[in-house]
Amino acid sequence: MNDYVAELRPCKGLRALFTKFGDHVYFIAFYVSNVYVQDANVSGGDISDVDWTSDDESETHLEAVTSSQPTRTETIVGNEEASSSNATLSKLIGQFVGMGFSEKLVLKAIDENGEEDPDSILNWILTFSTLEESPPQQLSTNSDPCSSDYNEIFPNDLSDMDSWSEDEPEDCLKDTGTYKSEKHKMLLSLAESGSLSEKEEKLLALANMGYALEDAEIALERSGPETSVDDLIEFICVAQMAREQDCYLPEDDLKPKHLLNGSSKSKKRKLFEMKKKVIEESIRLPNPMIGYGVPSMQPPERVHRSLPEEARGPPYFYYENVALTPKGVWDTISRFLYDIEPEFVDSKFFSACARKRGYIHNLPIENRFPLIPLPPLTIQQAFPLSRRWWPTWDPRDKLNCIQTAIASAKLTERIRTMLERHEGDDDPPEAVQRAVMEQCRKWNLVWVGRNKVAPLEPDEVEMLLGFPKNHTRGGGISRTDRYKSLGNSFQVDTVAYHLSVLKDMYPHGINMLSLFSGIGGAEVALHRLGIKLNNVVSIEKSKANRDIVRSWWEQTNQTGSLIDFDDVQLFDATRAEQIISSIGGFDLVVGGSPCNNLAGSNRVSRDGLEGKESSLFYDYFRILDLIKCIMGSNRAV
DNA sequence: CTTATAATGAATGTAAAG
DNA sequence: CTTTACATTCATTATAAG
Repeated sequence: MNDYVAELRPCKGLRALFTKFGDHVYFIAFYVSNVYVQDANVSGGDISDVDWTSDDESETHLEAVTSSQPTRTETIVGNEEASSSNATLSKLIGQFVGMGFSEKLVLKAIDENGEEDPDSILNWILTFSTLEESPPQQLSTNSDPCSSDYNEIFPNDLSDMDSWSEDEPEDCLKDTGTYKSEKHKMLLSLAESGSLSEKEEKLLALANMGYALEDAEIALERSGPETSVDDLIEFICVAQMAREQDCYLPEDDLKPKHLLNGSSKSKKRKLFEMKKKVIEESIRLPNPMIGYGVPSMQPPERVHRSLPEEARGPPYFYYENVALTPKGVWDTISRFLYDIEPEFVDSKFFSACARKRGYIHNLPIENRFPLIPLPPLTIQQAFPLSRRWWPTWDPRDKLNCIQTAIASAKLTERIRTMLERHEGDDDPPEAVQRAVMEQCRKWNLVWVGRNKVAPLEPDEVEMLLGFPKNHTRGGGISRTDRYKSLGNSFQVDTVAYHLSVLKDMYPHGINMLSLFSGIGGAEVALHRLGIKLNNVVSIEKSKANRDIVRSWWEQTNQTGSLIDFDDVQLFDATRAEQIISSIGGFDLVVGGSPCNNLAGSNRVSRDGLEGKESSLFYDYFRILDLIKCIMGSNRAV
C-alpha cells in the first residue's frame, strides 16, 4: 500500500498541496483568498468508488495542512486507510441508523447488497426509501461528477446550516447524498414538531418536490430569503442547466436578484440570458481554431494579451494537450496554470493533417515566424503520387488527426472489394461512396492504387508531423510502437511557430526542461528554429522514446548536454535544486501531459483530468511551480 | 516473450433544418 | 429558438501469430 505524500510549496502567495492515496488522487490548492478543494478518483471513473460514507475517523483520507508561514517543503504522511474488511456488521448498521434510517431498512439493504460496499447499500436505501416514503427521487448532484466542482464554487454556502467542522477539509469530501438525506430527515422531523422557520419550510418544500437540498440552499442563499418557491425552482433549474453546460460557474452572483422576481413573461428570456452567460464565461473553442494567429491566415482581432504577474517569465513555459476534452478540463488546467487563457490551434493550418490542440504558455505572441521550408498543406501536395488514384468523389484535401492506431488490412480489403463490384459504372452508388468516405475519414486512409486505400506509413506520419524522416526508425522499436509514439507527439511546425519568439530573446541558446518529452517534438522544433540547446533535461517514461531523442541528439551534433529522467513523479525539489544549481536555471519548461484519459478515441478509460495518466498534469504544474520557486528565490537572494 | 491485428462507442461540438 | 443530423477524436485490449 502506498503512503501518500503531500508536498507543500510556498510560492508568491500560492500554496499547493498534492496527495496521492492508492488509486485516488486528491489535490488541494490553497490560494491567497480562496480554498479550492478538488477530489478525484483515478481508476473507476465513478465517484461512488470512493468510500464517501466514512463518518468515522478511521477512514480519514486527508490530513489538513495549513501554513501561514512560507516554510520549506513539508512532507506529510497520512494514516493507512482502514480496510473495509475491518468494518463489522454492527458498525455498519449503526452507521446507517445514525443517518436516520430505520434499522429494518438498513438490514434489508445489507441483505440485498452484501456488507462489502457501503456505497451501494446507501444507494439502495436512498432509492428504496424514496419509493416507500413520500419524497420523490432526488434530482441532480448525487451522481453528478461535477458535484465536487460545484461545492468548490460555493464553499461557504452550507456552513451555516450544518455541523461540519470548518477546519477539517476531509469533510468536504463527504457524500452529498448522505448529507442530503440527513438534512432532509432533520427537516422532516422538525416539521412534525412544528418548529420550522419560513426559510426551512421552503427548503423542505423543495426537497419534497425532489430537488437536492444543497441546490435549494444555494438558491435561497443567492436569490434572497423573500424569493418564492416557484422562483427558487427556476433558479435551481438554471443552475442545473449551467452545470450540464459546464462544470464551471462564475464566482460572482449568478443572477441579479431583481430578475428572479420578474414576471413569468421574462422567465424565458431570463433562462436564455443565464445560459448565454454561462457559455460565455466557460472556455470555448475558437472557430476557426487559429489561436492568436497562424501564418497562412489574417491574424484575428485580438493580438495582444496581458499576463498576471505570477505567470510571467522567465522561466517561460509551454503546456499542450488535446483541445477536445471532456467538459471542464480546460477550465481546470487554465485555473492551475495561472488563469492563462488556452490558445487553441488546429495544426491543419501548418500541415496536411488536422490536430486540434490547446496550448497554455506565457510566451510573447508578437513577431512569430514559421519554420522554413513550409510543409505541404494539402493531401495532394503531401502525397503527389496518390493523385492518380484519387476518386473525384473523395473531396478531402486535409487528413484528420493522426492517432496511435491504424486501420486493419481487413478494412482496406473490404473497401476494395466493395468498389470492384461497381467497376463498370462511372462512379459507385452514393451509398457506397458514403460508406467508403466514412471509413476513409475515420482511419485517415489515402488512395494508393485502383480502388485501393491504405493507412499512412510511419515515415509519412513523421513528415506530416514535422519530424525528419526515419526519426522514429531503428533502435529496436516496433512498427506498432512507432505509430503509437508518433500519434502521441507534437506537430512540430505548430509548436515551433509558438516558440519562434524565443530566438531573438536567447541568441546564445537556452536551457530547457522537457516533461513528457515523447519523441522530442519540442527539441526538434527548437533545433529547426535555429535556437541553440545548451542544456536539455528530458523526462520521459518510455525507454524507446528516450532512445529516439538520444539518437536524434547525437545525429544532429548538439553541442549541449542532454540529461534524461524516467519518472516525473520522482522529480522532486532536491533533484530540481541540484540540476538548477548545476546548469544555472531553466529558460523554458515544455510539456504535453498524457491525454489518453481525455482523448475522444478512448472508449475504455476516458476518465477526464483525474484519470490514471492524465492526472500527471498536476505533476507538470507541480514541477513548473517548483522551478519558478527555486529560481525566484535564487534571484531574490 | 514480442508484435501485429481487429474489434470495441461515447462525448462533444457544429451546422443545418424545423 | 429548439431540435436534429452529422463529423471528429494524441486509445485500449483480447487474441492470434511469430
